[in-house]
Amino acid sequence: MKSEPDVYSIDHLKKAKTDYWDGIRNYQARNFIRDEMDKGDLAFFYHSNCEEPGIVGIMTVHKPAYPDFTAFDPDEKYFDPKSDPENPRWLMVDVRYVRKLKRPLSLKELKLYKPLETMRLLQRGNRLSVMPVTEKEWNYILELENEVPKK
DNA sequence: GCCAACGTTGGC
DNA sequence: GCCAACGTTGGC
Repeated sequence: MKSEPDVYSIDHLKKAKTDYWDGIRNYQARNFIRDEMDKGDLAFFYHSNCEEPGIVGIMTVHKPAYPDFTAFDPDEKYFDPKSDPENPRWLMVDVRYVRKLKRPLSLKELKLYKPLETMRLLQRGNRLSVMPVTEKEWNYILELENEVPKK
């Protein structure tokens, strides 16, 4: 799950412990959280659109998909008048902080590993803010944490 | 700040 | 339903 650290970083979540993940305004991303996420599932926290984009931490789904109430509030950045409270268009999940990675795994580094080249995150033109990670990819990434950064 | 790659909008 | 114009994302 991607977030711009200037807006909401892993440290924000660490402090909050549990928080709602709002602002998903893309149907494909919404469908992922609606159809693929259950309570207890693990997710990577990814810093996007920043100096060093990459995976920085781990969190868990604390509450499965429910209506993104920020879509109903005209004062909110992600207000969407087309999302009817009676039939909400956008959803959010609650996430809980688990831990930071022992070292951040930059996008640049992730691209160097063959077993990760099929990762959705690394596909060209990918702009989704939420996307699935396979078990293989997940485990591989967790091992990278303990290794000396590949240059 | 640039721009490629998308997604969305709206006229037809 | 097509598609041009426009807006957004996000790496660089």
